[in-house]
Amino acid sequence: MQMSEEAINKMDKKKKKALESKGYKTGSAEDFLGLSKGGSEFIELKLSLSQALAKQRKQKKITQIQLAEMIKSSQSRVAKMEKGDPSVSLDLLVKSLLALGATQKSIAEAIG
Amino acid sequence: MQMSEEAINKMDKKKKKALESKGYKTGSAEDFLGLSKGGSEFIELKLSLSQALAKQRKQKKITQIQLAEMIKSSQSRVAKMEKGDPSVSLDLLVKSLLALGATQKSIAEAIG
DNA sequence: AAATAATATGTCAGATTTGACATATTGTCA
DNA sequence: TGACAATATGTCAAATCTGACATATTATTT
Repeated sequence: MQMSEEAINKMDKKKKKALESKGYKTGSAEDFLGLSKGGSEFIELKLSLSQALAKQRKQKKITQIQLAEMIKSSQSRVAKMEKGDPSVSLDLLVKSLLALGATQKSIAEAIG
Repeated sequence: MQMSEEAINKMDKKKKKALESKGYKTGSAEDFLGLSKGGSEFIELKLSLSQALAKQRKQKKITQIQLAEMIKSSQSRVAKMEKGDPSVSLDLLVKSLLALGATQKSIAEAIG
C-alpha cells in the first residue's frame, strides 16, 4: 500500500488540494476516493448553503453572536458554518437558514 | 411549570400529534416550542427528501440492501431514511440521493 | 494609533447519529 | 398455504457533531 498516496496525487491533484485547503480530510486513499463520486458534490452543496447563510445574515444586519442566540448555538459555530468547516452538518446549516426566515423554496434556490 | 403540557395542547394539538406519530420528541415545552418556527419546516424538508429517496431507489429497481452497500450503510438505516425516522440526518439523506445519481438540481427540485 | 467590535480558529466533553445486528412484519410467488 | 425476499423496528457501542470556551485575527470607530 505504499503507492496509494502517489496514486491519489496522479488521479486528481487539483481537487484534492482544493478540498484539503478547506480542511477536509483526504489523508487515506479510501477517504479521498470515497469522496470522489457524490462526495465533492456534497461538499459543494454544503458550501452553497454556507454562502447563503452568510449572505442572509448580513442582509438582515445581524451579527454572528445574534444569530447564535437565535439558534441557541455559539458564535464560533456560526463562524464555522459560514466558513464551510467540515465539522458542521447540513442539518445545522438548514436549521439556521430556516431560523433566518428562509423557506423551502429559498433553500432550494440556494442549492440549485 | 405544571401548566406547560396543557399550554402545548391548547396551542397546536394537531401538529403535535402529527409529529409524535412520526416519532419526533415533543415531550417538553422547549422541545416543542423550539420546533414551532422553523422546526416543522425542517421536518417537512427531511420528509421531502425521504420520499425522493424511496422514489429514486424504486425507479432504479434496486433493493434497500443494494443501496445500503452503495453508501456503505445498512438495510435498516436505509429503511429508516425512507420512513423519515428522526434518527437520520439530512446529511445522510443527501449523500444517499447523490449516490443514486441525483444532482444539486434534482435535489433542489425535490425540496422546492 | 488605540480601543472596540466582529469574525476566525483550536479544543474538548457531552450529545446526537451511525452502522451493525437481531428480529419482526409485510409482500411475492410457487 | 408455505417458503422466500424485501422492508420495518429496536437496540447499542463507536463515530461524528455540538455548544461552549479560550484565544487569535481582522474590521470598524474614536
